[in-house]
Amino acid sequence: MTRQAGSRQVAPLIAACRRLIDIYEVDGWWPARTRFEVMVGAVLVQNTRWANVAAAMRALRGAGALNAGVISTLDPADLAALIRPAGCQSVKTRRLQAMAAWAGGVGNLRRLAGIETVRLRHALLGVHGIGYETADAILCYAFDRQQFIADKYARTWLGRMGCVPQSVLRSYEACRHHVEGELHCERIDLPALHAAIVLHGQAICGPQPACTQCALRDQCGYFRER
DNA sequence: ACCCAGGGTCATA
DNA sequence: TATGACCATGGG
Repeated sequence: MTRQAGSRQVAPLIAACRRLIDIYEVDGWWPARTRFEVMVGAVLVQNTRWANVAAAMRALRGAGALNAGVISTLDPADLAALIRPAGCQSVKTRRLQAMAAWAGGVGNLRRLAGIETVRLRHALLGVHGIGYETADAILCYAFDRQQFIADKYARTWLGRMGCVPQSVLRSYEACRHHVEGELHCERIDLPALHAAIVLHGQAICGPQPACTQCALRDQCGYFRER
């Protein structure tokens, strides 16, 4: 345990999260105009760089197709052509249309604003193409919920920080549950935390990390791995 | 010519 | 329940 000067102890995980958010100061990290746009981006970005997603989103916007009504009724071949830059066209076309059909069934997505997060998450997970990570991203950035996203970046980082047992890092849900338990009531902005973790992972401690500039290098544990 | 990215589904064992 | 193939584009 680290000690806070002269006062109470703060768990390493909590301190690390606060520090990371402070360093990156992310605001409006997920660019989108509507809830539905966030959902489209969340599907398109699966295993894909954001730059490619942005190109696909521009094509969709240009075609006036960034809404549930158009996407659900568009010819699959046409939709696939529009989202081509994001890769996996046929797969993502199916997922987008399933999602658009679901959103259309809801009517206005604003109606979901009052639903309990756990129930909304369950509903999202029932939609074809939405798994744990995509659901949590949608909860964070489309519905403004405080949800921890236990993606690969997060688990790699948590592992390096050494403040989470290795056993829970293996599965998405185990990790999410653990962190949720540690952070609840801590008033840490989880959407901002995810953005900071991703930026940190991409810019500084990626697969071929160059931690020399890493502001957390003394805590990050990257060098301890060697 | 490889390798990978802000994953999920489906088929096997 | 736990792995692995598969999707497919653009950038390094």
